[in-house]
Amino acid sequence: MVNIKDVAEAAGVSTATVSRVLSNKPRVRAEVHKRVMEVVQSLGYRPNRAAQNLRSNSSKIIALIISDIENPFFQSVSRAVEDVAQEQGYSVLLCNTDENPEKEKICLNLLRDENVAGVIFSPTRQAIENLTDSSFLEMPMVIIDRHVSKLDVDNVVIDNVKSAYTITSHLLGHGYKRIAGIFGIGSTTGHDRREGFMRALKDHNIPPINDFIKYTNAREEDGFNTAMKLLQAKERPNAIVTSNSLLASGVLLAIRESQMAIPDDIALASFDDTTWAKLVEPALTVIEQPTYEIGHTAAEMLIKRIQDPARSNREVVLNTKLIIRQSCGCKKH
Amino acid sequence: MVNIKDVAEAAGVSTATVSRVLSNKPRVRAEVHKRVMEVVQSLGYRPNRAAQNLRSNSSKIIALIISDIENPFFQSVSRAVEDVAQEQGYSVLLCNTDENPEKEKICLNLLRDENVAGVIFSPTRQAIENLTDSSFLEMPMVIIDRHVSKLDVDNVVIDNVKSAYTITSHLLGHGYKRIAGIFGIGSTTGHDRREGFMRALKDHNIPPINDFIKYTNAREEDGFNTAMKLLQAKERPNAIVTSNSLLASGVLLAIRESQMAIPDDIALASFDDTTWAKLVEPALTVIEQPTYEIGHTAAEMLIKRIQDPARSNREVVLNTKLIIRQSCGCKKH
DNA sequence: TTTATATCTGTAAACGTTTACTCTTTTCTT
DNA sequence: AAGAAAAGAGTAAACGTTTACAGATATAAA
Repeated sequence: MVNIKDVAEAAGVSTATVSRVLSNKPRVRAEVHKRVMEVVQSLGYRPNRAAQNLRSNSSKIIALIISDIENPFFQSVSRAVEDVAQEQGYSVLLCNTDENPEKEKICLNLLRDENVAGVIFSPTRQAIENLTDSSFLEMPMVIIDRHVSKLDVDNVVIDNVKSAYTITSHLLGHGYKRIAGIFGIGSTTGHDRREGFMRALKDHNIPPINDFIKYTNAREEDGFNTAMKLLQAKERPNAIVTSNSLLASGVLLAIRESQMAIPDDIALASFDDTTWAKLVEPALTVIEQPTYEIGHTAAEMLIKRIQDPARSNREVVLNTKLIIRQSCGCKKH
Repeated sequence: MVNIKDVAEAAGVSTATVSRVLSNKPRVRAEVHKRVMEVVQSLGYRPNRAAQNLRSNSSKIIALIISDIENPFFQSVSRAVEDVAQEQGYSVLLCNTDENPEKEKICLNLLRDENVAGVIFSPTRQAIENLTDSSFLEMPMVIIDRHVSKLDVDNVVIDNVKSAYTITSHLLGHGYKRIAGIFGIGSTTGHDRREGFMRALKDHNIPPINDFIKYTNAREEDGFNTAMKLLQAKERPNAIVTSNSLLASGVLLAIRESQMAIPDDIALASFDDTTWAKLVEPALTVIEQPTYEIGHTAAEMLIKRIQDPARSNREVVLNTKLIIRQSCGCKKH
């Protein structure tokens, strides 16, 4: 592999000059600049990243720590992050944590070892605590999806309370009174959505039914099991809100299994507009999160922070959108 | 940050010894080993990866090059790769190429710059050509999803011809004669699936209808457009096979838009068992690919190759499974 | 006891960059 | 035209590891 020394020799200059040319530093004659660039071209020189990283303590890698790449929410986010990164000459390192605080810690340590330029992170509540008294925050970081106003970090979120309020209210507007909510455990997100759910009930003067308000892992299986229990109860709910698409598909399966009709026997509405929300029948009424935009914004913010670590923190709250289809009881068109 | 020198001093040994202890080399007294490890612990020393990388020319990063992380097929694959990597102390670098040969090249170069330990790659046909006369193959590499028997690389695939033959035959078994196929362009996969499709027609003595055999980009939108054209033709097909889930959802949308009933007006079957295949009604008959297993196998093969570059190449062909639901015309249970 | 061998450990040179410092040359001021 | 300032380029040290080589000590063999 050709190195900077080879280039320097071939161009008849010192390695310092080559380095200056390559990093577009001033103080180098136009003629020399050109000559060096030509040699770089003809030799096909590409700088050794490890050496650069070692010397200057920073890589061109940004990390994305998410709980599960198989969650459609994060797919779109990661796609956006990738796009921005590629555009700006960064690569993306991926970490799944499965909402497991232990894994989160391992991951953060690893990223520090790798000297990543920055981190985009969707932490568990646990991790948010840990973050405070660790040195991880020395890495440029932007936190997505989860709310961390107390921490001194950049943050990209949606208004979960409001969104949950909106979708719950919509359901209540149809007259459902026995309404259940299934929320993801362990994240601030699930917590906030429950909050919005409760407020909507209150504002509509519907007394909440404790047995109908569930926390569970955010997986299809758990959605299914939780919903089955709900549906088998003597007094079952006539509407369900779920806090993400994995739960929703679980619930949907449970409803099918129970041979019930949506929305007549039971209405359903969920967070996240996945591919299939419009494909099932009746189509699913959802809160659409601007997933791509979340990733995009986060990546851009991160890169800005990398470039200017002293920059003051921002919290960006993006808007969600209620997409009304038929699972809530609305008619088509 | 504490470095190896600090550890050496604190333990009263040389850096060489510390290094030997940390990499579990022989030739170091048990007592010294213990002492060093204790110091490492108490100082919280973590080796600088950049320095290791520079010195020994290899990182603990494996790269995954795929065309699109939003394709459900790759989600599961990447999840598997991540799992294996994490287990073995590697991290995963992600690259989207959008089936764009230009991007593929940029990506490969970048990975070489980063000194990745190895690459898992799903290349376009174009890239397979380029691979031959480039030096990229010097990186440990395993190619997934796409068939590359001519190249001297590890390869994990399914039998696309056979799988397409199976699902097409199943459809033909229902008596559909006017059967259309929509295949992804640019990959060997789409090509092979078309091949299997054709063979099934031939073996069933059904003359292929040229206008019914389409290549297109593997995106929902293209699936929709292609299907719309197909459905608006005077003599429209009464069954469609699609070569992946993105195309399938596009086709499904087109069928809905055209107010046709599945399977009575038109049957549908596709590759890839996504979340929603079982959620739509009628549920979708599919060829299930062992996506997680593909990723898992690939990652394990890659790590083996990294550890032993001289190892002879293998081609692993994994089995697919026809999952019969109702979109093909079969009855439930 | 002497010599040969095996085991343990240290010294110092790499790996390929970037950059502080220095020296030389050019350009600007007056 | 002289001196000051700016621009251009080189020298060499540093970043934190690994490892070839050599030196030292312990063990075994004669």
